[in-house]
Amino acid sequence: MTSVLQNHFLIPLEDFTQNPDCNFRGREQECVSLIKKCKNLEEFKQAHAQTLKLGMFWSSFVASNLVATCALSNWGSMDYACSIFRQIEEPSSFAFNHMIRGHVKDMNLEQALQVFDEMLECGVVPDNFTYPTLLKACANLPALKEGKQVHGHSFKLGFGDDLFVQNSLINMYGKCGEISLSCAVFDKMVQRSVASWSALIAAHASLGMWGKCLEIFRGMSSEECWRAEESILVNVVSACTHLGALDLGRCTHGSLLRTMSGLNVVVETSLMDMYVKCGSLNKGLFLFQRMIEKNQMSYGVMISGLAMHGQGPEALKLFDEMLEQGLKPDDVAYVGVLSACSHAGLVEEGLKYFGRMKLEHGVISTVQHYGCMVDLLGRVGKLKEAYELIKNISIEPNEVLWRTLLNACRVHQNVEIGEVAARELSLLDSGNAGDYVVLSNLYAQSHSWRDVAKTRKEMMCKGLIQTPGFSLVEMKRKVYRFVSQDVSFPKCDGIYEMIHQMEWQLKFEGYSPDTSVVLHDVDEEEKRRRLSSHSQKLAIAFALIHSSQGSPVRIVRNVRMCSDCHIYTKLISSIYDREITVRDRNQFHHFKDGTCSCRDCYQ
DNA sequence: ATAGGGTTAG
Repeated sequence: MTSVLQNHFLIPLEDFTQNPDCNFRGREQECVSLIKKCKNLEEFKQAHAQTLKLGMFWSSFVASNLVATCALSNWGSMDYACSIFRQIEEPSSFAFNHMIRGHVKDMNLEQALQVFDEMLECGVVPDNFTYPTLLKACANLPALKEGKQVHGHSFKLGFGDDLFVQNSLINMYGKCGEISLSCAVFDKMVQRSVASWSALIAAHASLGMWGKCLEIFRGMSSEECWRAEESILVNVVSACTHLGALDLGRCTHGSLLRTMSGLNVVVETSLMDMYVKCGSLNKGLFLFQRMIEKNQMSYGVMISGLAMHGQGPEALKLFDEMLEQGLKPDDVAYVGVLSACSHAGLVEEGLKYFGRMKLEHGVISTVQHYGCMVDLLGRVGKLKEAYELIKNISIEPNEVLWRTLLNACRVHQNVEIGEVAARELSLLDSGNAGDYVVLSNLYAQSHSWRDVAKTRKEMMCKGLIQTPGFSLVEMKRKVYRFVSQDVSFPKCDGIYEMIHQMEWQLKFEGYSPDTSVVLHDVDEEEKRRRLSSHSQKLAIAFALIHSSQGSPVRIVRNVRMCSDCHIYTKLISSIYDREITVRDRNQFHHFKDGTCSCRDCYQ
């Protein structure tokens, strides 16, 4: 028996073909709105059946919309969409575009590219909607070669000036690691949107080009279209964290508070991390305590933050609290816990946590965890135990582990194990000049001058140069970068005079430069000259000149400071009555009244 | 004739 509905709607197909005006478009529209109303796959199947019953399925407009809805809805299915798509005799670019989008949504990126190939084979001309999605597929693969081809293709078809295409290109090149091409596209744009800036900033952030991030953000702020967006500001906060730019970080915090009605966990955690890593532990703690929703990551950030600032026992207390809250610690939280133990010299606790890690929380030990353990044992002089640990490790030991052991051997003057570590390092052929420096210092301390000479010679023969160390200092919301021996910066006016004055005063405090840390084959005077232009000293001189009396000085470094800079900074903090905070690769040094919070375990 | 680009924490 035929239903009322069918009698009412069913129109013979020939009517449509013979008389396109018999309200055919209207019926197509009705079908499409029926399709778009579907809330789940069940309803969608009914709608699909309806179009078949009504004879409307053979309208490619209707079928394309079935494909579109099924491909893009979260309840949809690409298999289903595909089976409909295959029944369309001459699919339009609209249908192809949605097949591509559907595959990209499901992260079947290669299939997305295949559909594009098919589109070209069928002679369907891509339009301005095709390229953004296609470029997203290239970006997420990532596939630079294909991306470039798509770029060229879109250009040939006249979409070189399309805003959406260009924004997708910035993203694609960024994800493929070709940041200069991202910039090239961006620079050529006549008109830009927030998405253009967002893509460019995110691209630089993902590559760790933090200084550039801030530069671009500044450029954005002076544009008319500028709008503070949460995602952009979080990247800016992250840049501030890495650069140690506390003042700019504070400003960005202000922008967030002004723009957003409330801050979510992600934003709050990034802010917390910024304060902690820029040296303001208390502000970070304050934010943490007031957070309504804390998750695994917020705890992880705070635990490693406390560890970095030398507050081991507090870090462990927080870890216990995390467990009480029913949160599962992950590998990063454990790195924080273990480094807290090592900074505080809590050997027994460290071993206990290391054992619990896998047993209780199923966290697989990574090289970082082993690194903490080697450091923990090495710091208290348990060098043999540390060496055994590396030997019996289940994963391939990397250079960081051997380097940590070598350092510990230098501190505790164990030549025997130190030589083993150095040999392993040279086998790994990392080409790190610092390793030779540490080994030669170890020999120097035990007065094995022939070995010192041999080590230095080996280093020279390999043509190794020490990683250029730099120090960052923020002044009036700008970050200045100092490299050792560098005189080329514009703001260097007065720095050398200041250095001279500082050294004069240091002499009265009994300071004499420790030229043994300079391993270049130059005379004593040249060594002293080089020592006095270490980047940290330049940065301190700059900060003392450009900030008011008594205000704290904050410095961020890429590598550890040398022992001469450490003692120098201690004395400067007392002579000039300044608190000086230096962040290196793994910890903070709070210099105050001639002492340092690291208890001189800086190596 | 329908639609689209960027996007966040250690």
